[in-house]
Amino acid sequence: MHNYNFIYKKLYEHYGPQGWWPADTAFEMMIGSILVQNTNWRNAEKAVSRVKDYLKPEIMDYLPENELAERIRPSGFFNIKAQRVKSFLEWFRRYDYDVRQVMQMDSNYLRQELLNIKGIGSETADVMLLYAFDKPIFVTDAYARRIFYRFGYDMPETYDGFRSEVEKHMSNELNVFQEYHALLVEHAKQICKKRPLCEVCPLNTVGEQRLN
DNA sequence: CGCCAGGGCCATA
DNA sequence: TATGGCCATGGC
Repeated sequence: MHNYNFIYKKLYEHYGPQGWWPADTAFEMMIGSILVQNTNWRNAEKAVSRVKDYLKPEIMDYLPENELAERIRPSGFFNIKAQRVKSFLEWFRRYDYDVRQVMQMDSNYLRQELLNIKGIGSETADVMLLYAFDKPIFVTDAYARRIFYRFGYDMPETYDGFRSEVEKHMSNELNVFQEYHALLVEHAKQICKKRPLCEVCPLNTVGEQRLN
């Protein structure tokens, strides 16, 4: 009763490779992950494009918070997000803004480091780990929960419990986890519009047991 | 016009 | 631990 691999394959066959995260550098990816919080990607992307001249940590660190906020306005919550970007930079500075240095850290330790930054919660931390620091982990966001729940999975209550449960049954491949999260997000957009059951849903053959 | 999107913090009970 | 309010833009 844990064919997470099977669901992955069905989604992949149907939607194809998603190519997440769309960013030129790891730093850009991490900025994007903060700007996209509770916001659609179009708005976040627009905000990222408005700080294109500042997409190096040592440069953005010198940009005053109020100017940063003004630039990222399209992403919404711009004052709070400017603040969050600043606290992230403050942390990143302690590692010389060096992605490769940070990547050497143990996955769990690094995750805790990120969670200690004000404005970075479990989901933002996980996508950073997955797409910027190349850590093969499963992102257990609301979408993943919703989709698995629909298929009757008996899921652990806690965020970490669910995460390790899925990871236990998956091969530890970075690319697979990167695609899986993207595919679940893509699929979530589709199924919500097609209640109660979508006839072209690639997961229909899995056997949906619960709704909601 | 209202709704919500690739969240997270904080106050309250 | 678990809700509820708050932050705010742009597309539909």
